[in-house]
Amino acid sequence: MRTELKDGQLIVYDADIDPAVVFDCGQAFRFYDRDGVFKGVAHGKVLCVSGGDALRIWPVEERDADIWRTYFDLDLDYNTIKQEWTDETLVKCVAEVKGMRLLNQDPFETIISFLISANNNIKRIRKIIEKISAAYGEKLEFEGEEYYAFPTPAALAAADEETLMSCGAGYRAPYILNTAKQLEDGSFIENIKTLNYADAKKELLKLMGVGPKVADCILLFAFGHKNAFPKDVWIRRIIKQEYSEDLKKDADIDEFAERTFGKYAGIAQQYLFHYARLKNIAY
DNA sequence: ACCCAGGGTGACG
DNA sequence: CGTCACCATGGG
Repeated sequence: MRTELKDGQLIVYDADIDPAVVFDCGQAFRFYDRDGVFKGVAHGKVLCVSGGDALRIWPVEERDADIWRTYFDLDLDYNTIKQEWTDETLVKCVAEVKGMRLLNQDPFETIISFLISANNNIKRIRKIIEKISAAYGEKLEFEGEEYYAFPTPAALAAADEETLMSCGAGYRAPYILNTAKQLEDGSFIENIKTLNYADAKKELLKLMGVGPKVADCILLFAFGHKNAFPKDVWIRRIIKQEYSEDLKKDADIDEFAERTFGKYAGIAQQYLFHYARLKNIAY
């Protein structure tokens, strides 16, 4: 993918990446549409992203360019992956959902964010994460406006349950605290990076508030396991409607997903998920 | 007033 | 191994 860094702006030509899709598909929660430019905080920095013919990302310093290339998964050839998919339903979703791309996000932020996502909806997840960031994250200023970085593990580990409750975390507040404390020294996350999919999932399941679905989201969005296939209510609906009534058990769906979508089933999952939400598929 | 949302936990068979 | 009540919260 041809990229250029010019005047503090990282330009990705022929990117086929639509920020409106990328930031509204429930993988990242901290970017908002400001008159067509998506602004938010990632890796502790305020970032602006615009689509169109080319993807434009700013402000980008030269020494951070690789961080953002990785963040937007630019080293993976989505065109080839899409061309290899033959499943009729998936091809339909790909045609309708243009510009999808999976971000490679910070592990700690992703773990806490998807801990909050349990039995919750995307709009409210965003609100809760925003409040927690404002309460415990570093304040950043950009073009006269205030932004807040996602809290560091140490900052969240030192949080108190009442404040997290007042942020709207609800019954997840103790999970957030407990998990933040376990991740504080960084060794847990560093170890996960060395493990294969199955072992990494097994480890993540030890965290309080992390079950099979949340673990798969974390593995897919923060650890690059593109085969991870999170099974939420929307995915179960579209699978039931488009494929089979009998695919209910996680293991059965996983086997079906690998057989039907291949080793990038997680990317396929994101197309299916976004399509299902777009069409508001019901049971 | 009920139902739902990128579900998980703990108890009980 | 599977089932199930329960869990905070806000929007439809």
